[in-house]
Amino acid sequence: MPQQPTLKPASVSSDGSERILAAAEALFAEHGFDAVSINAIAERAGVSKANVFHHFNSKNELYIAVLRAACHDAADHLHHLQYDDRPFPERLADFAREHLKHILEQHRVTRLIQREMLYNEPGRAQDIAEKVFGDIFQRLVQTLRDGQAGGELRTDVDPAMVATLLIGANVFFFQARGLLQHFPDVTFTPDPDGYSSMMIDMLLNGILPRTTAGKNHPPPAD
Amino acid sequence: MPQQPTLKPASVSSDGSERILAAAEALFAEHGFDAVSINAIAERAGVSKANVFHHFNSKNELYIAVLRAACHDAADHLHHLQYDDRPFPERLADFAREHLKHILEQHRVTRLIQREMLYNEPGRAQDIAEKVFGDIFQRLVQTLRDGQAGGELRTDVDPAMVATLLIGANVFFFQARGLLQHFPDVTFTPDPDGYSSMMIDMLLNGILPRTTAGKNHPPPAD
DNA sequence: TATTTGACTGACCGATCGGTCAGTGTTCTA
DNA sequence: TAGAACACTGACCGATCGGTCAGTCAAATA
Repeated sequence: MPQQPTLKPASVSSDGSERILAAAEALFAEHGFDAVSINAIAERAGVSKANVFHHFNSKNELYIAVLRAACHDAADHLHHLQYDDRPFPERLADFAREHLKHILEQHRVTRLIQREMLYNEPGRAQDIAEKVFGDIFQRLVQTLRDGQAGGELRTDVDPAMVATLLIGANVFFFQARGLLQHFPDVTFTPDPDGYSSMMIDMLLNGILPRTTAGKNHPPPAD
Repeated sequence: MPQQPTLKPASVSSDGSERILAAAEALFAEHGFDAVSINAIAERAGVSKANVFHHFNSKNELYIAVLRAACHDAADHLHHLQYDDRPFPERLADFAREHLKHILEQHRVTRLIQREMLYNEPGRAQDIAEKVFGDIFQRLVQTLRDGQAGGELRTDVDPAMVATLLIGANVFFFQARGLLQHFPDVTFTPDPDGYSSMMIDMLLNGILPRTTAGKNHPPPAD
């Protein structure tokens, strides 16, 4: 049983393995697995390289521990989001906005998961990323099914498809905003909430002109 | 001036530097820059390691050459797509379908570009990826502007936003299908064309129920 | 034929990689 | 108080990394 630093002063977060995990998370998220050396992690954590191997048996095991901890935190954050019985379009818009805010704030975890999706090497741990990903996905699908049951959503659309579109729009915003902001036509990159609003508006109402006097998307007369 | 193997038999593609480029493209796309060694590239290309440095001054220069060649090919492929004066929804659906087919077929280039978006390190060459990306993006935005001018598309939506949604949906399909296929709700992963159709249907018509007798999305009675 | 040029190679370099190990200091426990 | 348990370190290991270099060989040029 590892010793518990109960007598240590207020430096609760300065526990060795936690500092190593934090340093590793930052470096892995920024540069990727192969580009980060144990030396760099140890240096950033303020410990010796051998100490890293004292807490984690190998570099790969450390990486998996980082991914597990990061996904655990992300799942915690997501579970705080609870949606009541407000109208379906508002619920959906809130979900989109909160989800985008979440992946922007937790950009390290987001990058780690994106890397895991890009490298589908067998030795890695894409099952961990799959857990977090599947969690929010399933939650969104359920919300959409509720909307269909309540008549607030077309019944001839696939809820999983809608969920993929919504989450994909957010993930793509996260990963492409660095490129998109260089395009002259793109003006929404600095405003995630505006992006979410426009995205949800299109998803709800479509982009075809309303031949029936435009009742479905009221003009911006507040 | 490099000698031209005019007298060599039909082995036009067995030129040294081209074999190195091909091997490097495959390995970089699959494993990423840092995980690929010059030795591995040389071995796959069937040449010595020193020969790689004879054709390319450094590993980074080789990587950039790979990215440049890959993006050049991709741009060529894209330029073949020409859309005539068919109805706007069909044009859009074709664009989505062809674009998705393209990134699935050119999966190596797609992965290279996705990596370039993930690693935004200064020494890299995200400007090359930006060129290809911006090319198809601008082309799609122009198509959407034409649709707005012709009254076939809502004028109060941002064309750049629609383009982002459409391309993002395809890119996300590419990168997430490995994860998505493990979700029980998802049934569209093996069928890119079906994915495109559903995506375009939602983008055009929205997901809200049609209160006006459903004229905009006819029931599946053929 | 003599020279040059460029593709190509094996051997080698210093640096760094992931990982090991013997040992030190501290703290909890029998 | 003896010793087990633990966090931690400096020194070290073999392997591999990106990169260099002297030199071989074939073809083009003179």
